[in-house]
Amino acid sequence: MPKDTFFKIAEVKRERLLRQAARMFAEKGLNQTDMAGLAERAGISKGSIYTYFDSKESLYLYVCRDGLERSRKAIYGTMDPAWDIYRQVDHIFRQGARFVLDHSEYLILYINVASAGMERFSEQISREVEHYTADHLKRLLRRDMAAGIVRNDLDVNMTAFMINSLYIVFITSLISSHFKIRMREYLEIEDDFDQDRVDGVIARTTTMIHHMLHPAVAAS
Amino acid sequence: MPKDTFFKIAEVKRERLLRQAARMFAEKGLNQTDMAGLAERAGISKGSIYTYFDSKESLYLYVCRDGLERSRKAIYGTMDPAWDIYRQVDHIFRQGARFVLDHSEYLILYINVASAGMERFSEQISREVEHYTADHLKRLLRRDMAAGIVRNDLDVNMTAFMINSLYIVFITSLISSHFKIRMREYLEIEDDFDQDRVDGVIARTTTMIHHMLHPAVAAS
Amino acid sequence: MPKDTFFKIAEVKRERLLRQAARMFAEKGLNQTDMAGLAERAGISKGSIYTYFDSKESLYLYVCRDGLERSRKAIYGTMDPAWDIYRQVDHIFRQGARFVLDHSEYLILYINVASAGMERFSEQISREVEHYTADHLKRLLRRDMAAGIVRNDLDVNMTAFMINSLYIVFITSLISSHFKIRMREYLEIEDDFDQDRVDGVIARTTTMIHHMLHPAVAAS
Amino acid sequence: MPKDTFFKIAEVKRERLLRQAARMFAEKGLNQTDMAGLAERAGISKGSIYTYFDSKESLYLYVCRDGLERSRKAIYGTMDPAWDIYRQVDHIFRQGARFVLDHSEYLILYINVASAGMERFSEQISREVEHYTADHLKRLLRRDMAAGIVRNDLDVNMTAFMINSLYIVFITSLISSHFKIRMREYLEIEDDFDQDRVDGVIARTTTMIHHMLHPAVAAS
DNA sequence: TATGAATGAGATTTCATTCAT
DNA sequence: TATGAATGAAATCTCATTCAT
Repeated sequence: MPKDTFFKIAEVKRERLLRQAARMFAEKGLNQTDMAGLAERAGISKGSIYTYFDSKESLYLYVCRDGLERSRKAIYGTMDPAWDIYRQVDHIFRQGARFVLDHSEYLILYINVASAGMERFSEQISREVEHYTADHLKRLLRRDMAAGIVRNDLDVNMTAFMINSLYIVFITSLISSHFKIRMREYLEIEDDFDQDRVDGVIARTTTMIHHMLHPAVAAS
Repeated sequence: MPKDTFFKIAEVKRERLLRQAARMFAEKGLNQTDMAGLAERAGISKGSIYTYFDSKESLYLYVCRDGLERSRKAIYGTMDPAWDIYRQVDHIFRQGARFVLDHSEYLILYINVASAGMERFSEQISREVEHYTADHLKRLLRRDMAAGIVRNDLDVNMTAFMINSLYIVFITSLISSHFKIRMREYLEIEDDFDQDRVDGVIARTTTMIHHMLHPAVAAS
Repeated sequence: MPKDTFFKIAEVKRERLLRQAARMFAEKGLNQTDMAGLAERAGISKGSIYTYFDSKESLYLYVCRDGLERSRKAIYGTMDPAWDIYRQVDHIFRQGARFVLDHSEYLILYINVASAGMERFSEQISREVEHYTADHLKRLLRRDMAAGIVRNDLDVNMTAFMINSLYIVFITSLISSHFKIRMREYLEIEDDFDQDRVDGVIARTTTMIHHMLHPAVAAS
Repeated sequence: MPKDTFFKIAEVKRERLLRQAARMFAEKGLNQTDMAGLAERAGISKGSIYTYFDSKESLYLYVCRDGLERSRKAIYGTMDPAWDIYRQVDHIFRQGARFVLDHSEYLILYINVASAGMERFSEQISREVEHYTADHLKRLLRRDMAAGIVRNDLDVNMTAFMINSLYIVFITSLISSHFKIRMREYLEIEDDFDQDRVDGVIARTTTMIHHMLHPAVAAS
């Protein structure tokens, strides 16, 4: 969606624009982000942005796609496909949390696309984003069912849906103002979330997932 | 947060304004909703809204609070406190789904408050909203642990958090453009979501929750 | 300019409205004074004001006229017509200063009528106000010229004009934000204006006037 | 107080905006001047004004300051510092009258700043404006006292204050609706003020000032 | 290719005045 | 006579986008 010129400029410039755009869009939302302010923060002129992108929305769309691509790489790029589902899920939660704490802007963008008035973006982005993850989880479930380490009476689609739901709410709780408050209310946390707490929540969550999926859960 | 005047006008007028405001805010979001348009849809003048509320934001805040109150009543007002946790959770999912399908606007508002640039609202709303549900679920878990129908090795807070997480993603999937697409992708649904499918997903979910919580789940 | 009803209401109510109106108009100016706020400060309803006056402007005009009448009474009502011009001028300065320090609102209204966009008021008020004072000063000058205590080579009109000019700038300096700053700059005053300083300025001014007018000024 | 952009545009455009702004502000006052109307009269778009100034008030403040600067140049720029105080005062009155008759808008702005609700402007403008004139008059008085052409028993500050007071009332009488009426009432003028009359009033005034200040005025 | 001045539609909010009760 | 809810015109300011340089 960017114009050709965007890929001809110096990489640092390109990266700076993308990063600042992601940050501003995440901080203020699409409508409240003004192109003049963005240009200034990116150290270029308003006019230049329009030589790279057709419109603010076009830039927004690209920034979202780019962010989703980055987060996918951060999580799936470091994962060994040979691991069993439990280890992979654990990895997803851990790497996801790490990525989100480093680059909250991308997750915020993802959440915003689920907001009112954003239908035109979700139509373009949502399916391609979710398909990758959905597909991956489903394959994994089937593979490990066959391997006998996942109960074979589970509804694969539904299970994948639930695992990913827990994942989304969990990482969202690390950054969205509302969901952060919500998590604190549930988990009765007063002070800031430190690494230990995050690890604890992840461990508890993956344990529960293990418990749901494993054929011979019994005691634990 | 409304001015006194608001409670002195005819109830139908008050209700019409609240309903139309909820719908417009849900449809377009806070920023894209214009007061002139809202006034017209509510059948009153722009000026009148300002005799009821100090500002657009003040109206937005009240509409959100009011919507959360309505949804709470719809769900918890029809629930027998004597029911065991499984039946109550099932009731929450079913009544929640029903409410959301009838009044999607209120859930959309809830999601929007989690968006970028909405921190000033989440600060005012989130805790009070989440506290009620969190508290309810935790009490229930403790009561039924004591009653021996919930495993007593569970982390109460964490478990409540996960149940509610599944609930939120589920009802959000019924209405948010993005999450609807996501659910279809996971559950491989092509056509519109009908009542049967919704019931099916609820059944599957509550079964899984039962499985997670019940002491003697063992094999199945 | 008020309607008949205005003179049928209780005097305290009438006075309260006039006083609060004078204060608000003086404090904020005509345009920035809002009828709702005024009604509240006067302890009556907006609607009531419109049963007494046709419009905001009509009220403004009456308040100005009323204030000018009050200031005239305060100054000229306590003056013995038999006094010579020097004593009368001294009296005017002293009583003027006293009145203005007690009721700055009325002088502020007078100054505001000289502002941009106030032509429609000055047309109705200015002549009648200035005529009284001008006439009085001119008569006095002529009388005391005949009595031999004012130089008879003076231009009566011009002299009256100058005496009144000095008076206006002086009392305005006691209350207008700008003219107060101006007086401090000229007289090099750092701290607040106390009664002694005011008296000193008056003495200096009337002495100079005496010097200008008296036939045998010479040394003093 | 303008933004940098304002000084980068063509001078004719800049001057046109300043002139029209001064005229509109003088004609209608700050509040009644609308930015759309001003933009139209200045031949530019509303938006452009906001690329030059942060706000209407910021523009107003600059227009006032600019006007005061222009009037200072018109009066003091053409004055020989070697002249004695009487000639300088005469020059000030004559050049002041000329400037004011050519550019009444600037004096009207000056008067308006002394109005109710304009405190925030007088705080910023008044001292710097009055200081220059006050300082000049005081120096002159001291110099010519030493030279023996001004009585040395005069209170310098007070005398400067009175000379400037007469000056302000005089030029204000040439343009403010109210003060024009007042001057006519005092000087009994029916028809329009022509150049001869203005000259006459100036001559009379400066004569009287000479009379007040000169050591050996005695009889006349 | 880069710039930033110019545009003008559009949004929120205010407030004098009316009028049914 | 008193009230205060209702009105809607009007005003300031924002900002995505264009285009001459």
